[in-house]
Amino acid sequence: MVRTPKPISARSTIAHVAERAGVSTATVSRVLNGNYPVSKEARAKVAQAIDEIDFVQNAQAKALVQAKTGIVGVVMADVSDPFYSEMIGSIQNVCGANGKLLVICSTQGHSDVELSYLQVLRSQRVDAVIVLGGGSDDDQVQASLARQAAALAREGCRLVLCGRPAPDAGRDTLAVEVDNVDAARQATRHLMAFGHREILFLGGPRGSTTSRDRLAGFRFAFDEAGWASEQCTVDAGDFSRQAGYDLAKKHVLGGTRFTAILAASDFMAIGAIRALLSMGLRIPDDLSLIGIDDIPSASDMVPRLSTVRLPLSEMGRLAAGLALGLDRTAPLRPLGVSLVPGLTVGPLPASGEALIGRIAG
Amino acid sequence: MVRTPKPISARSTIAHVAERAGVSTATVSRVLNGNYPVSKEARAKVAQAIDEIDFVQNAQAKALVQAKTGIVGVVMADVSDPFYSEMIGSIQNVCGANGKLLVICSTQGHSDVELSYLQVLRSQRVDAVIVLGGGSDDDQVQASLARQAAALAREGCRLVLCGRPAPDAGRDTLAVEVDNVDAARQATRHLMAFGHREILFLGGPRGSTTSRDRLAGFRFAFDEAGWASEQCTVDAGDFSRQAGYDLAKKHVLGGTRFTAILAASDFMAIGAIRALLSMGLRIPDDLSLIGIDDIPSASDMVPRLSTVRLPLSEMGRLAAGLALGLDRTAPLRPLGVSLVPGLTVGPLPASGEALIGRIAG
DNA sequence: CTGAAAGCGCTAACAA
DNA sequence: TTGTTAGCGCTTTCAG
Repeated sequence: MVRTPKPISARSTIAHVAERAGVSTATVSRVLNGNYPVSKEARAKVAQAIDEIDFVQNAQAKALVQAKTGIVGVVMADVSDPFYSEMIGSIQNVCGANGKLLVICSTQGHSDVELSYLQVLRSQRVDAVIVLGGGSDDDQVQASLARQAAALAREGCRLVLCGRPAPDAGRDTLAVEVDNVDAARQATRHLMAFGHREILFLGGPRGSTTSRDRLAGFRFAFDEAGWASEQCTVDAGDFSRQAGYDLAKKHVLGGTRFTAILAASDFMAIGAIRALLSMGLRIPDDLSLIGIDDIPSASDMVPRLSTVRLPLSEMGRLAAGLALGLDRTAPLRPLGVSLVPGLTVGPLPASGEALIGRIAG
Repeated sequence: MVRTPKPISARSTIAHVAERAGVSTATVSRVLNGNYPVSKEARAKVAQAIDEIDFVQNAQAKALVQAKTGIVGVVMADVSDPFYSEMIGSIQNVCGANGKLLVICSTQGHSDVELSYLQVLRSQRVDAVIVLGGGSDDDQVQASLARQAAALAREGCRLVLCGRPAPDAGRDTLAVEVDNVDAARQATRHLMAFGHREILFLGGPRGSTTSRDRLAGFRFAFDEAGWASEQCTVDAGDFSRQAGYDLAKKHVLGGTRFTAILAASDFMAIGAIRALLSMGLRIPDDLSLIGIDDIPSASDMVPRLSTVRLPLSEMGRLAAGLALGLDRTAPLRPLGVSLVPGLTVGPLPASGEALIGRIAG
């Protein structure tokens, strides 16, 4: 076989360094990894050679022989959504401090993309995979996910779910869960405490575990109060600002009967606020509103957005700890959430009436 | 040499697939890459074998022989800062659409960390590196950066700077620049148009190119107006909410004389707003305020934050296009910015006086 | 303490 | 169309 002879030029390889330093490649490798005894002189010669040709190791070759890459994969819907970027921020902190690199993959909420990214990360032989945020409720997707999880585990890659329930089957998967049910329950109770009973629920995408749990919490609060939640309107968005804006507008103009809104995400709440203000409504005088998540923007709002705080950074930190094997066991119970009162929830309007007709009429 | 014999068990390799399908590894490789003719039967047998053992290629081994990884590295200060996450969002979109993976590295604004990440990415043999945001002004850092850039180029890796001026020397580096000078100039002029002349400038970290350019734009606007900017107070933060909060508080309480604030980032503007409101000041009645960046939160603020829009998504998209080689040449001139008026800038207070003493007194 | 050499899993000539 | 085989750059026995 006549392959082109290796260019004597500026190739950056251990062999090149070895030649230059007058030692073997094994010695160079040992200097580089510092886990074997090497004489001072050899060390010095190698160091000099490395510096002269500005050598850096080929991580691929190293990973190939060591069967680990020092890379952690993160799969989530959208990096530019603070719900995720807050978690990613703390994950990056942990990973950076431990010399791990982070590969991020955005699915835009598509579970098929999520699945295919899992496969890509598998092929990259990442040391661990963290999946952020809610997942699909669909049985078939769950099954595919379980299959990927099993493959990952078989190949020695840790899988950590964060903000999504752990699958029933198997201990292949660690999970950092958060109490989405309680989050919505607390938000609802807060509205109820101010006398609200006709609440418009703006949910997340149908089929997502987070949406499901938050809606369940909403209904649960009604059950607890002994009231029927059926008379409340429930609609679905996609957790985005735009969805909040559109849905709020639609329901106000459509004459839906409600005195308060529970938005399943702060983003939707913020979008809704904008819609309501643009229609001349005052918050919380005319209408109360509460979100869930407590993203940083929530506290930038004036008046401060009432919401329920999810420990996003902590979730990320815990997930990263599990992924890196710093922590061995996942939290036994979902992480707790806490009400952040804010100023967007108030008593019923003086008239004591729902909004219906006020605008649309 | 007596190495442990390869475990016949569930190893996921091409050789394993080949054996199972009764073909050679070369054939499997050809099926996988689809760039060489393979008979229908062979293809089918291989496909089945792959499916049976749930095989995925080892990207490391592939990268080793092909000398490219399909990975793009991104270096920036902080993922959870929307200034960056907006850009990353659009970079991820381009990369995802082109089958590239994204490795993200957070420097927290430390240029030494930036340098070392560059080295790490070099060792990962990433296909391209994108550096987001302003860089250090320091000559020594610049020199090290140039050296890394040269090494990267030598190794066939594209380096793209985004939001930072291209280094004078060499065409090793592509850059997507944005007109930071004009951004601050426009913001300043907007304040001036409302009669403000005593402006508190809250800058970014000293030694960053972005800080430098924005301050230059501020001074330039004064020069244009034929006024002396020296009488204005200039302070430095780190672009964060907290810095904005702290600085605003400090200067109000310290009795600094000003009728308006120009914050070098929306984050600082938002932090400043919070501080001002907490001290009972009204915006823009008592004090005007403008930011720079137009991050999404700016339009969530009520009243809407006056700011200058940087085309963050477009910057990311362009940078990604260059990094992937979709575009060949960088924009000739810095990308333009545009004033977004908002409602946080108003005329001078009725008294026509600067704030001094109103609070502190 | 050091060097020689056997692979890690894959691709790409080359030969068949 | 297919198989054989030589590496890609590195680590790691094993034998000095």
